[in-house]
Amino acid sequence: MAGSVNKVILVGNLGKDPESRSFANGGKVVSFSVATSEGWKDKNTGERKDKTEWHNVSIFSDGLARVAEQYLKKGSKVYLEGQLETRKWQDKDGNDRYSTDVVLRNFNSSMVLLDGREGGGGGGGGGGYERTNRDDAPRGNYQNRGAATGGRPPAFDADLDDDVPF
Amino acid sequence: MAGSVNKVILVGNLGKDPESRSFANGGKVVSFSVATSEGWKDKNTGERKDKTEWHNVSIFSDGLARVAEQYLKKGSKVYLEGQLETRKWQDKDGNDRYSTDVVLRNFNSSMVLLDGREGGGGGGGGGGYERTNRDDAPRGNYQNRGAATGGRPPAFDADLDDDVPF
Amino acid sequence: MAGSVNKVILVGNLGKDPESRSFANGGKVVSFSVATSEGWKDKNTGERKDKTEWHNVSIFSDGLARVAEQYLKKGSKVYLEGQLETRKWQDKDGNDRYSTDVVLRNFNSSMVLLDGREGGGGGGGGGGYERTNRDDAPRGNYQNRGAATGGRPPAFDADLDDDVPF
Amino acid sequence: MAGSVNKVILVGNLGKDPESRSFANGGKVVSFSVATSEGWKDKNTGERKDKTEWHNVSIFSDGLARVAEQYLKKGSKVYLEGQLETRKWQDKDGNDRYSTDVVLRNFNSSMVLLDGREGGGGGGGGGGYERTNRDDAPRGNYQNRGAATGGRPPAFDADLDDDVPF
DNA sequence: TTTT
DNA sequence: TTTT
Repeated sequence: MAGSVNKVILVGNLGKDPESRSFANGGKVVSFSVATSEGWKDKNTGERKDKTEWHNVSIFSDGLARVAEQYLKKGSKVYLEGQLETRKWQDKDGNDRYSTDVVLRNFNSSMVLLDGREGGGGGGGGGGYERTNRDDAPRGNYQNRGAATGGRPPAFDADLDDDVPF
Repeated sequence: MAGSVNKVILVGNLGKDPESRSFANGGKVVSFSVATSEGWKDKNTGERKDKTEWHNVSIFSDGLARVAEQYLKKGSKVYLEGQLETRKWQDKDGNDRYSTDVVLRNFNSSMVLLDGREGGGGGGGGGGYERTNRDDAPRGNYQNRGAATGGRPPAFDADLDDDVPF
Repeated sequence: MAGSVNKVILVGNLGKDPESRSFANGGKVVSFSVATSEGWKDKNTGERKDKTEWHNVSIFSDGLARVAEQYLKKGSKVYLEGQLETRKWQDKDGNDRYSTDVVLRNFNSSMVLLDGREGGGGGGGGGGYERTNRDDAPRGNYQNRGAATGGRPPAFDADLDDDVPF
Repeated sequence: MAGSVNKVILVGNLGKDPESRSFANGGKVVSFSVATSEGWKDKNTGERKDKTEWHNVSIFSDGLARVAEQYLKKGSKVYLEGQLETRKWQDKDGNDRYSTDVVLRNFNSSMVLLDGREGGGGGGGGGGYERTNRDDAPRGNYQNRGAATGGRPPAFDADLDDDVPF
């Protein structure tokens, strides 16, 4: 279908160290689980509740896979951008089964490590991160040259409109 | 876990009309499947391939549920913003089974109809759309008043930097 | 225009402490700048480059404003979800000027603090975070009990939990 | 700054046909304005209001630029994913001025045409769309064959498909 | 299985 | 099961 979008954005923590599997053709997949959680107040009882969601993440991009192996471990906090993919498989009884993963491939996927330097723990240098294809990204210099001085935008004006909070 | 994000963004088409289920307590869920698809060229053979992904969508927000019932039908193209939720259940043999849905709840979910007026087909008025909580959104008038005239930003300057496409 | 989306997602660090301005009608805006940065390799010279982008953030949601005042400060790392808004104003010479902000309003905006406990530094308690309207978000218990019928997941069960729409 | 995200997602309509500018070094930029709009009810007066936001979009990716030139025109509805970039420049009086654009570069940018066939109007073929780097995206065949062992999904199978990394 |  |  021309004209579709399939995007997942997660910020969460790894439940375990990543696992890597290599394939005969030289490729690899790195996979791990990421927890996200949300809290809310029961609107009837006022009781505080929360619920944790676990996401299966699979990385097929070589670059991102390397970063994941090197920098991610149990407890790491990470920003992930990938897509939803549901695999169909058969269990031992021959029944159709489905498993849904958040998949990072070469295109339009990113991973950003969110652990502080100290949070990173182990030996490595701090803050590893990568974005696919970063290396060939042509970039512009948006900073024009010339004379200087001049106005900053005025602060929000409180008295112009009645239906706004200011 | 304080500090997590669980977000899914889809643009795709409904495979069938939405189905509604009401509950004893007055609530309701509207559910349907959405197809997204992507094409690519096999890097070895050059052959064109494509793959369609089906997403189970469940709407628990009353406002969005109403809009879905009224405006969405088989074939509709829609933008959806929700979150991933995986339900655990047991099959007839007592085995754990999992099903992952894209869920729209009251918070931080949106739905935007993308069918053209004519694409809408059926009886209803065209272009319904809704965003949760729209009604109480305080808005500012960002348009300040005063004198006029003056410069627009210059076009991108082609000669400033060598590693850019301009 | 029915049918549009205007969404910005940032993960970055505050350049300074947030500033608050209150308004006659009781509302307030909290504003600050957030830096994002990216690095790349010049495709011609192989030289490493990087560029920092500064974003003006303005929070009009009372709940998020309170959290920002309480937990964010210079250097804080934060996830932000808001929308683009461009204000037009006139400078001292009466020329039209434009300023573009990332704005968080009541709807479809979020803020998630990404500082580790230690990264939080100063006096405050750790990890405050908030998502608009969290308090009244009806939630479902996706964990069904007992046996089910078939190869497909059971429908949402209406009677398991009192605070949910099913 | 290792560890940042700068992402804009828009769904809106072009206000005019795209404009292209070529550069001495062979590159090009395609630019146009996109309108998004939202409506809300004034919480005090109950009056319906709406506000249109205009976004300056600049495409530096060759592939996406070609698609924009070929398929986008005044009125086209489009999904865009890019990043915020603010240029600084000087006006005729030498004052610093800033202009913020939604920029699509090679990495992590997408564009999806959302016009129906009929909505497309003019002469062109229907529904062109593109995603950067699509051509070299290795893809897996998630459809496993034959029986599996247990209650868990089988691991990715390395030998099913020749063009995939597993 | 994570995190607060 | 949709769409191109």
